[in-house]
Amino acid sequence: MGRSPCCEKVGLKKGPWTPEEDQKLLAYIEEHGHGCWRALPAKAGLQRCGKSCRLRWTNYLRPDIKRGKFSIQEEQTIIQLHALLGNRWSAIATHLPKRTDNEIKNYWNTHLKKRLAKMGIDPLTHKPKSDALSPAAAASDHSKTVANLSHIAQWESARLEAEARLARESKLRAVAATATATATATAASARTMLPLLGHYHSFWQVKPTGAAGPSGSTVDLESPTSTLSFSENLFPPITIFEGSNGSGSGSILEGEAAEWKCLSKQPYQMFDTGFSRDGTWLQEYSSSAVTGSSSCADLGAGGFTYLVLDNSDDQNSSDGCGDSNSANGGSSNGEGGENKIYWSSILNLVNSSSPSDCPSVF
DNA sequence: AACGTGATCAACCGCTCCGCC
DNA sequence: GGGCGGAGCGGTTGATCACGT
Repeated sequence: MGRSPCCEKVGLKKGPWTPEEDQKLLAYIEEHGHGCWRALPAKAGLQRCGKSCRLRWTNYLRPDIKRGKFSIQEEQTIIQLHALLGNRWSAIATHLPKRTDNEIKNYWNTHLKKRLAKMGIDPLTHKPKSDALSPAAAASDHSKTVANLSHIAQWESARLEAEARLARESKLRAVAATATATATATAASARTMLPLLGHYHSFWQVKPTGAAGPSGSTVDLESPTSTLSFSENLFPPITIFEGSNGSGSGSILEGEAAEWKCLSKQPYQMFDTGFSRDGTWLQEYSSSAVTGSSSCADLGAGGFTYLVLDNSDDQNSSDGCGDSNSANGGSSNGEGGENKIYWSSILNLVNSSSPSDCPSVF
């Protein structure tokens, strides 16, 4: 026996809303509030079911809805929160002001999920797909898996802890937004984000899809315990990877077909994320990372993992994002318009002061 | 111009949760 | 405690558009 439909009444209109219907709904809610959704359509003179009205209001007509393209910061937040919360769109939406869960869900399904998949990251687990590794890397997959398994409980603890924080602390949104949107995150905010970001910490220590590193490369998944022991080790050593296309220049940080170098020799400046789409900021990052000349004073006390997702959506362009990067000569200098930077990981270090912090990836 | 294909997103469907009686 | 109804959530659909052939 099937469930009875939400609208028993036949003859109720379905499908796209007309401007007239929108106007009726808007006018009624502005004057009376929505009250009981089920009773609203009749009162508002709409041939719709209450559910449809509620959906139309929450997803479209509400005055505090921001429409249009998602910003880089919003993308970052979605990805990071998705790593934490999974497909709990409404929970994610609470941390993205003026965005609806439906919009976030759609954006994830149509943009971000594909982007992650293209990078060799499982959108469900936010971990690299094992089948995307090179044979040599795949050979070490077992040990990595074992290593991963040994830490799953810890990761889950971190995840649950962070989730509890999310539930308890509405202010996290501001913290997360600050942490991801600016380069001036405080140590406290970084600490708040660590359980989540540690998840990506795990990822960034794994050779990415199509990486051109030496065969036999192994990945030393260091214990994430440090991310949990905040009191003793507030900012655990984190490994920085710089991705390039192998040309030694250009410094494309991109998930696919990139050669990755460990750069975690010393603290690096956390760069402002207000970068232009021509990739200028990344050049700056690269330069500083290689020379180690960045101003560590800018670090403050903070150190946290930072993921930057390029906002470019020119996937069809000849030099667009994704797998075309490996063949574009490494030019990320923005010449020719859209950049080619797709993903990067900027890991801001405090405690890591020795090259030995680098795992034996290469 | 016609057609096919893929992307996008508003809207729907069915389920769960929760409060009330 | 159990039934009921409303609200909310997440998965999915389908209309529309853009683009390529």
